[in-house]
Amino acid sequence: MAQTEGAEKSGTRAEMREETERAILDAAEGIFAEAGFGGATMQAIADSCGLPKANLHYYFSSKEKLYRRVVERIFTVWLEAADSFDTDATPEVALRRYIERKMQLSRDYRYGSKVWANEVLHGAPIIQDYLETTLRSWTETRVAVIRRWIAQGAIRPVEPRWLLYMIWATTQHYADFAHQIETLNHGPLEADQWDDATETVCSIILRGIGIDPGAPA
Amino acid sequence: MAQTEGAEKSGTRAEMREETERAILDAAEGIFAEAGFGGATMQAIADSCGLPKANLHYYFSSKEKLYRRVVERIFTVWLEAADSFDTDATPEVALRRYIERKMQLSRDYRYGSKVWANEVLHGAPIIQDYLETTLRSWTETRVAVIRRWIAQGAIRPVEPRWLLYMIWATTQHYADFAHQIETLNHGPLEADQWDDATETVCSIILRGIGIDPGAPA
DNA sequence: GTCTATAGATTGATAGAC
DNA sequence: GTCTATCAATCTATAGAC
Repeated sequence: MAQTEGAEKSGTRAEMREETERAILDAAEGIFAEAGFGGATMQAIADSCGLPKANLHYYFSSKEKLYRRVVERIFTVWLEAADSFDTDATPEVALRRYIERKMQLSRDYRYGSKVWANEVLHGAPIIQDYLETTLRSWTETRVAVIRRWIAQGAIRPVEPRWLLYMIWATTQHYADFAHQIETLNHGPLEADQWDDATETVCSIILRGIGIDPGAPA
Repeated sequence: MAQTEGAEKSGTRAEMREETERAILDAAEGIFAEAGFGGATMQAIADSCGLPKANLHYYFSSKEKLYRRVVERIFTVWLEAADSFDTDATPEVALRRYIERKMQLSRDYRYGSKVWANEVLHGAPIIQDYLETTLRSWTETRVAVIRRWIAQGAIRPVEPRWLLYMIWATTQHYADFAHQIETLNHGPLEADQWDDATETVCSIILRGIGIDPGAPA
């Protein structure tokens, strides 16, 4: 019974450690998103999760290692969403599902998206290896699928990369530029605005590549 | 003849001052873009333009004032580009010209776009007033024009804001996420890739809102 | 494992010679 | 106007009591 109990529900030592780590990672994600790596301070992260600054260094040896863990967690979430791009489905189903999932991600994980944007904006000093391995191979498989659709005459001939960039850019814009959007909107987007925006993005892109989209799923 | 001459061409005192200020602003734009406000240091900016750190404080009293000047300069460039959205032209001409200009901006002023993205990402602490005044009124006039097009049956009915966000997101992505794009591309985009990307963005968006686009201008 | 106190390094900003 | 030297504040990281 040497361990301090804190406010969290008690559990095994491993569970408590995991809980504390997650609390720190959540706080760090928010601070890194709003201030960038350079602008964020360990003190601000500590305050955000109600822990002394020294505890952060106990769980994550350095600011850079903590940041790396934050970015890795975000990449994992992104990868799971990326799987919603079903390479066996029709173009309409595959793209619609992927876009809808990406829009949902922008809505639910705004800070994660912002941290990722920040990282790429600054030349990806931490995640360059992910870009060159995981992201590149994911992209190449999808490029191949889109080329097949084009060869089959299912969609108009467009360079697949420009299409993917368009989907990434448009969906992530709703997270990364949320502040600008909310300023122009005089407040956060309502649920029906999110739905309408999602449907508009889907329909413009699908029509744009020659598909006449049916009703949303 | 008390003034030091330096490497620049000599001129009036005012011209020299302007020249030095611009050199500092150029350097600052690059450093702020790559590191963010918090990550950038006056030393790094000074090194980048080959001046002692103290000189930066002589021309711009503080880091924040220098940053503000950088952001203001970028906003001016953005505004000039925004004028290419001709409210008297047909939807096809107006949108195509606007998209082409925005893509050109992403290519020519990558760092400016990155600084802007950084600023909005972090909640626009410096430029909030621009968002609420200039950007908001520009947007409202364009929203009105797009609604008129819809009423005339010239384009499909879509919420004008989502369409504008799509154009902003997609075009700016080529600057803000240039590092990711270049990693996937195994190098910078070639001239013909820029042209193809621009044409693809135009054609998808125009077809997406119900316009059958002709040949590019 | 948790917390206080502090070391060690860096940074924005300024003083003052030239 | 330019530059060197330096101050005062801040930050990452750690030492050491509990």
